[in-house]
Formats: sequence, structure tokens, C-alpha cells
Amino acid sequence: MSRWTVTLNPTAASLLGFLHRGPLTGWELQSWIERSIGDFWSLTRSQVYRELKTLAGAGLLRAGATGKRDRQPYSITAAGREAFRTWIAQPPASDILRLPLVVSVFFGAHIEPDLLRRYLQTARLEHDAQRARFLTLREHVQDPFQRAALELGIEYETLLGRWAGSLPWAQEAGAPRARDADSNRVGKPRGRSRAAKR
Amino acid sequence: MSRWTVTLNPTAASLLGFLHRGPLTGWELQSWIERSIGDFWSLTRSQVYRELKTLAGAGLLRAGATGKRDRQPYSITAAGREAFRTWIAQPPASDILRLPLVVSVFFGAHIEPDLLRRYLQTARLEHDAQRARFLTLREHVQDPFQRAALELGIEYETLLGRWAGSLPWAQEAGAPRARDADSNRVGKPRGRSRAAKR
DNA sequence: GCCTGACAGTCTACTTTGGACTGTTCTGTC
DNA sequence: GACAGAACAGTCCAAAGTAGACTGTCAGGC
Repeated sequence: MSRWTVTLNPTAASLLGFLHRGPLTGWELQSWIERSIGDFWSLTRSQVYRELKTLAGAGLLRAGATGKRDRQPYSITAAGREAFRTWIAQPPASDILRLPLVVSVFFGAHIEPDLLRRYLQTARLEHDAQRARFLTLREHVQDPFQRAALELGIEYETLLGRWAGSLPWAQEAGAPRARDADSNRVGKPRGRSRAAKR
Repeated sequence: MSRWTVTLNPTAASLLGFLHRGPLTGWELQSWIERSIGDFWSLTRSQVYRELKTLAGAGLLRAGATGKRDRQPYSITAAGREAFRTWIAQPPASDILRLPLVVSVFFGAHIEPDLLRRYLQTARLEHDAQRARFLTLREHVQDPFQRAALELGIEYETLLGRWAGSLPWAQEAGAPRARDADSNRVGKPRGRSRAAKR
């Protein structure tokens, strides 16, 4: 309750925001955020847990008693609320986007047509799926602000899905083709981080 | 020219891509990228220069003679081309988006209406401006792949601009108001990183 | 009773950001 | 032609963020 300065990073600040509605564990926070504004506010588990500890250390959160599987709920303190209000009043920082698929298209001349098509199709499916999820979610969101964010999510997914699916390189080549059996999976493609032998 | 493994990070890999069209300095790369796919592929100067050094050390780039203001051009080597081809063939990694403005809206209930309106209006102007820049750029882009990326940029800016501008909280309150004089600047608002006194 | 998968959190290496800092050259303007 | 800005070119570092491997716990199905 003294008067020192807390430097809130954006992730920490957004956690404070989510904790306004009641105590949550790191796990819950992470999955909550991922389903609501995860589209526009990516963060990782490690980051969440780290910030929770820092925030608790700074007195902006209070850690509750650990439950079943080391579940550790955190609740926001008065100081936390105030810190959040101060943070949210600042002008928003600039956007960060990293869409590797756009890089793939940009350098499309360097990719096997087959591969590019598959990546585009996968992206289309994923954006469509996410769009569907958002449409469902919309039924249950009352808060007009959250709804507005959700609307953007829906339109964003629509745009990206349409874009990926309607590019000429996304279209099936003239003749039908077999093979490709295994590699059409839709699961989140984590990849292209490493490797480049020579 | 031996056979060890190079691990390319996405930034480094995209630099290799850009260097296919000829030698460029870090500065040129940075500004080139910012103007072309910067919208979907954010990176910073420090990162660019660091990766250039690493790539040169790994033999994927060759540093040219330094020119006027320590200008140091880099050109891609055969090994670099091959590394790029290998990288670009991997399935694209997952997207990263961080749009602080969406967080502002999501937590809109916690912001002064006046502030929120100003932030939304500023965003609208910025997206419109970027859209205009892209429209101009489109005239000069021949490559169909780059054009496709650009089209997405245009539609993205259209979407975001429209969204920010048409939200109810973006509208002028009923009565006209003076004040607000200084704070309507359009320059990129870097902010809301630090501060939260108590 | 024990297997499997979802849950919960930890840890670490690496990547990326933001911005301060040092110089250099160019472009006026007087 | 001197000199003040502005744009150029690159360096550096701390802080923020990501990816994914790792440990362990509990619930339900067989």
C-alpha cells in the first residue's frame, strides 16, 4: 500500500482486465483469453504464469489457496484494479501481426504449386472453423464491448478464409489427383521454424 | 560449404527471400519490408541487422564492401538460396496478432468514453491512410504473388478502418464539444507500455 | 486396478520488440 | 560556404514474448 511505481507490460495488464470478473487460475485465464480475443491478442502459457507471479509479488493480485492439481486461483486487489485503469487509459500501442502464410504467398514463386495449394486450403479450413466457433460464441456474449471485438473476429476470419480460398493458387489443378493422402491434416500446423540442411 | 545444419528463424528466412532480387543493405531491407508486407510481417531494425550478421556468419549471405555511411550491402549465396527454398517449403507457422486497440474495445467499459472515442478515431485515420498507401502501391506491383499479398493488405485496412470508425463508441457525442485540442494527432501512437503509479 | 487423455503448472532457450545511442551525409537557407 | 536540421545507417541492450519439452495429477472408461 505504499507508493512505488509498477511497470505493467501489455500481457500483465490484460490479465488484470480479465480478473475483474472474479478469481481465475492461470490455466483458465489462458484458455479464456484464447477463446475470446485470442485472435487479436496472442499470448502463451509461460508468459501468463510468469506475469501472474510478478503481479502477485507486486501486490496487484492475491494468490488464493491451491486446489486440486496445484490449481492456483488469483484474485485482483484494489491496487490491481487501479493499475489496470491507469494502463487501459493510455493510448493503445501499435499493432503486431505475423502471418507466415502471407509470406508464403508473397514468395509464392519459390514454392512448389502443390505445397502452396495445400497450405492455402489448410488455412481456409482453419479460418472457416474459427469463424464458426466465433459465430457460436456470439450467441452467448452480452457485453456490447466484447461483442464488438467478436464481430471484428468474425469479419477477420471471413476475410482471411475467403482470401486464402479464392487465390488462383488455391484452386485444384485441372486433372484430379491421387496421392497427398497423409498430408491434408487440418490440425494446427506448427512448423517451419527450423531445419535447412546443406 | 560443408554440411552442417543451419536453423533459420522466420525473420532471417524472410530476409533471404528479399535478397533474391539483388544486394540490399539492412536499412533498405527494413524499409522495403515495412512498405510491402510490413502489415503482416512486422520486424524491427535491431532484428534485421542481427540476423544479417548471423546469416553472413553462416555463409548464407556475403557482405559487400561498405559504402558511404557504413552502408553495408549483403548478397545472397547459393547456400542461402537453398536454405530459403527449404524453409519456405515447410508448412507456415501459426499466426501472431496483437492489436491493442481490440483490447481497448474489449475492456471498453473501463475506459473514459472520451478517450475511447479518440483512440478509435485515430485508428480509423491510420488504417485509412495505410489503405491509401497500398492503393497507390498497387499500381506498381507486377508480380501476382506480391499483388495477392497487397490485396489482402487493402482489404484488411478497409476492414479495420471501417470497424474502428463505425463502432457506436467512435461517434461524436450528441452535443459539440471544444477542448481535446492537442490530442488528436495522428502520428503512430506508441504508448501504453509503462506507467501505472499508485 | 490401470490406461489414457485432459488438466495444471514449470522451466529454458530462443526470438522479437522498443527505444536510446552514435555517427554520417544530404538539403536547404541565409 | 557555413551550418542547422532532417533523413540515413547502424549498434546496443533490457524487457517482452514464443515454443515446446518436461513433470506431475486427476477423471473416466474398460
